Amino acid sequence: MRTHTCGEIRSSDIGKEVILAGWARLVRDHGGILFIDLADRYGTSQVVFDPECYESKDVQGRIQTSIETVGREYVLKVKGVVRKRVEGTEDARNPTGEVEVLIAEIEILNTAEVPPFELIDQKETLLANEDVRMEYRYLDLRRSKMIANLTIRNRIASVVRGYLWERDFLEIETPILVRSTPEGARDFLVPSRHNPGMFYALPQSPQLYKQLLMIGSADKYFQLARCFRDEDARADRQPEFTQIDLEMSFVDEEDIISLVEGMIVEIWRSIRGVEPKHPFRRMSYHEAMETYGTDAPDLRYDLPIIDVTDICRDSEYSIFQAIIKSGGKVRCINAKQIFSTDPNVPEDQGKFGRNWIDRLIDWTKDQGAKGLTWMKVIGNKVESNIVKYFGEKVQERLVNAMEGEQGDLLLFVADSPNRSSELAGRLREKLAQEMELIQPDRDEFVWIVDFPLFDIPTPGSRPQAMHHPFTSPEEQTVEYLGGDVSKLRSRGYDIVLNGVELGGGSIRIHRPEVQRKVLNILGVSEREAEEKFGFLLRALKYGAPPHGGIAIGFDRLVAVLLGIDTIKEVMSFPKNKKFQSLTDGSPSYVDEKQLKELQLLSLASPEKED
RNA sequence: GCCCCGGUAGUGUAGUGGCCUAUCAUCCGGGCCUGUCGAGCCCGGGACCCGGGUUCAAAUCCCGACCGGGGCGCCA
Repeated sequence: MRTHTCGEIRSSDIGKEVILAGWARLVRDHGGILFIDLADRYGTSQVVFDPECYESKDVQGRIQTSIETVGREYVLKVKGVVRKRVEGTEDARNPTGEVEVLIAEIEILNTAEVPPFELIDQKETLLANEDVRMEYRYLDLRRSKMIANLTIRNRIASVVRGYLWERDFLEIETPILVRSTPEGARDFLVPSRHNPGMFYALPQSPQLYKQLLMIGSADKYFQLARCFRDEDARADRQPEFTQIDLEMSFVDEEDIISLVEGMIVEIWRSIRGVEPKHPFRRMSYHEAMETYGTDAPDLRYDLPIIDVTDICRDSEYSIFQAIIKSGGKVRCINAKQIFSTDPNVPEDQGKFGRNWIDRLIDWTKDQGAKGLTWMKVIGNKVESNIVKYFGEKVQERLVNAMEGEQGDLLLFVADSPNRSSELAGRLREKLAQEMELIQPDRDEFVWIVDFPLFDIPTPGSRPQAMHHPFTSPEEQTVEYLGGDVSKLRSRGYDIVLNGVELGGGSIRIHRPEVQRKVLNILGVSEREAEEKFGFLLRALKYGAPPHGGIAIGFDRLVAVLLGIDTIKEVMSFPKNKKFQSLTDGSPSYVDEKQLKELQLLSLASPEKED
């Protein structure tokens, strides 16, 4: 039907007769001469109706008549000769901008209703809100940015596949209708018609299947796997999403880490054209939590969190005293050079004056902090409303510990050890935004390692798997399986980029007796273990090889690579906050007949009950 | 479950009690215009989410639905 796409024609095509097809994106009618930007996925070409260039009035009239009916987003087929644009009217921003096609024949392949919002890139300031865009997602996708996002997503997928295939990985599909297991997120359930009252779950990840594949000698498996989790959405969380899921046999942590690092470097090289610095940094979970207050630290800026509990113990500040006595910690961040050191500038002036501090205190309380204490550094002393409770020595020690200089602002959060760390971490992130410390063109990768095997929220409470129940404990700590389980460390690893957890994995348990013990510690009874995980425990008995792997959030990877903070922009048909698709109106009520077949009739839609 | 923000022409917005018969842009319709490319110019068209309340008076204040977004919890 066409000889070229709309993004293809160049100066080298001048003189050729071409046929283009696409959407009429922008019509510019000058009364005589008339231009149409014809657009498709590949680009935009200018086609021109130039009344002086036709042999007969007949031909000219015929073309003019059809062109006059063309509206926005009409689907056109245009035949004509490529010609050089008039000197000085080239469009350098467009790869096709040196040439245009003189319309010799035009056919309207389809008309179009006026679109409900603007599709032209330059009009993005009037871009419709997300709900309108989702209702007409097919139109939204026509915007060059959106189709470009999906194109890059495809290229990344292609790099991933190429990289892994080159290394002997097998892409293997695992079932979508799977067994519901009690761990982890809430499952989406699918009723079974043949087995009334029974349900499948949609997989939260192919975890157990890829382990079975290792036992089945697959050796190197991967899949761009669709995963489903029925937990509340966020900007970077959707009910269904895609993971680069992979698993290898006869490997240790270093094998997986170097494989994934190589893959990421190759993705960056082929999409961005630059290699990130590697090998990536490594950081223990402990250091991440202590210094950055999160297991996914953003290392594009510094702002370390420092534990000043011991110094504050010697103050008379009763708020700190009470928290320290009950086992809590005081953590401090130094906002470097935040206020003016000029004594002539009043303290309520400038962006970071008292008003700003007050708003920051409010924000911290909104985050669940009991409060926020601040001190300005003046010389080797500090200044604020509460310094009177801090003796001169204590002040000096604080300034030293925080490397305080004139113009610095010290911010203190006091709470339980975990809570104070988490709050300080959020404060650190907030400060970086407010102080504009984040360099957007920087990428800071880091592997977080040395996780505890279990999360024990408060001493004595039931341990929970930090990663998942199939993560192997570190050999040196295995002895604690029967004792102090808080001392167990895991063979897990997370890959973090700019404060975003891209993925995580581990070396798995391949010995059935270790798996049983871990399930036992998690409070899964022998009977329950047999019932829910029996198939895995049995499989482990039949010569399971040592194995491990990782899952990387594909949507997040694509988004972060494009510098976008919501994964909806890199998915074709995402769902909204309530998990509805405004595109197709799902979920929906279904016919009584369907419910009857599934023996779910009591759940019939309210509308149909009357 | 909870918190925050928002809902004004098709779209994006302005509008903190009377000056609103509601701003601007885009859009749509009509006209002019022979080198534009977010074309330009002129004329015209089109809206206060719903239900209560306060008030002499509500787009504006209050309460409650409903809808959308962000976050907390949750997400092994």
